[in-house]
Amino acid sequence: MSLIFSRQCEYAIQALIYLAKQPPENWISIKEIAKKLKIPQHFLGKIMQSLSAMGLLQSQKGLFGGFGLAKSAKQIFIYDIVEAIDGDVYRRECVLGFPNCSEKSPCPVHDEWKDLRNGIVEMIKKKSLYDMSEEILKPGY
Amino acid sequence: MSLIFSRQCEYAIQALIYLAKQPPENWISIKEIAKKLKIPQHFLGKIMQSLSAMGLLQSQKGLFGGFGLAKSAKQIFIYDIVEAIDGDVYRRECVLGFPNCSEKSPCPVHDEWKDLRNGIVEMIKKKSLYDMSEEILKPGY
DNA sequence: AAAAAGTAAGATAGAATTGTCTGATTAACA
DNA sequence: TGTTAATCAGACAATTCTATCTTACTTTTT
Repeated sequence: MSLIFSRQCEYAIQALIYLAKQPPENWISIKEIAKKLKIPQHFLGKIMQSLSAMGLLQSQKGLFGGFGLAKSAKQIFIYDIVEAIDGDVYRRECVLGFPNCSEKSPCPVHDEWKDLRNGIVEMIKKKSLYDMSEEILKPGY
Repeated sequence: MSLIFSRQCEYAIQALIYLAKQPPENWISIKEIAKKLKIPQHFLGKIMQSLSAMGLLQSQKGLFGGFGLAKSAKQIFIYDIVEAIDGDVYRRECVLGFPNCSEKSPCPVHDEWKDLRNGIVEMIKKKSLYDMSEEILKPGY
């Protein structure tokens, strides 16, 4: 069971943080990212394609090609990545899975969960790639 | 992707809430619960077996048999159910999936996530089946 | 003793997620 | 122009999660 983000989503976030730490003019290959972050290479390839399609990445084919951020790292937030990969997760249904849970007939943890979820959403909407790349001081990521 | 709890876990919580609302001396059959809550019957059967094995439920075979809570509804908390079904989810690894994330080399959202996770854990450790069965006023669950 | 209604348990199927492999295409460079 | 190294794209395999089916066993009632 994924904790909050899917495996794909975790990989996407990790890869974009990696890109955010590189000089922006460089094309970075999937191979390099996969090796450094220990992510299955071809799986990452698919994820990067999705991120390109969603407008978060640019790509360059051919020799010395690779990927780069399509926007400034300050303009890309965790939320954008999650949305691109996992879709619209946080507007979704009841935590307890009750099919008819709503404001009018709330489930037993409706309000508590709303607060917690809002906290999560707020965090991932505020945290940018730039913030995160700055916070990683130690190499190895 | 599961939002927070696995499908199994959602079903387990729902079923236990249902039991908590019944007179405690009654045996309730899987069939009844599955029908009322619209849960796949045999899948629920397996889940109930797990919950029995973990000591949250009692069962009675044979005609007019069924399941009942093994403890008072006030003594069973969401956390217990999640632990029984999904295992030790909340002591688990990094939200971003970084394999070497720790207090010493935290990931970029380590502290923020710790607070959010603690909020979730606190909530599910505090919320009992009794609380939840009380809060469901409307029938249909 | 037999029938009925239930749990217990295992085998199996389906679906989603994750991961692997291969070939086509593209671009830079010698 | 050919080689090399990269993305792109599709097929496929493995794993995990979810769901179904079937059989065995247990208990109560008749």
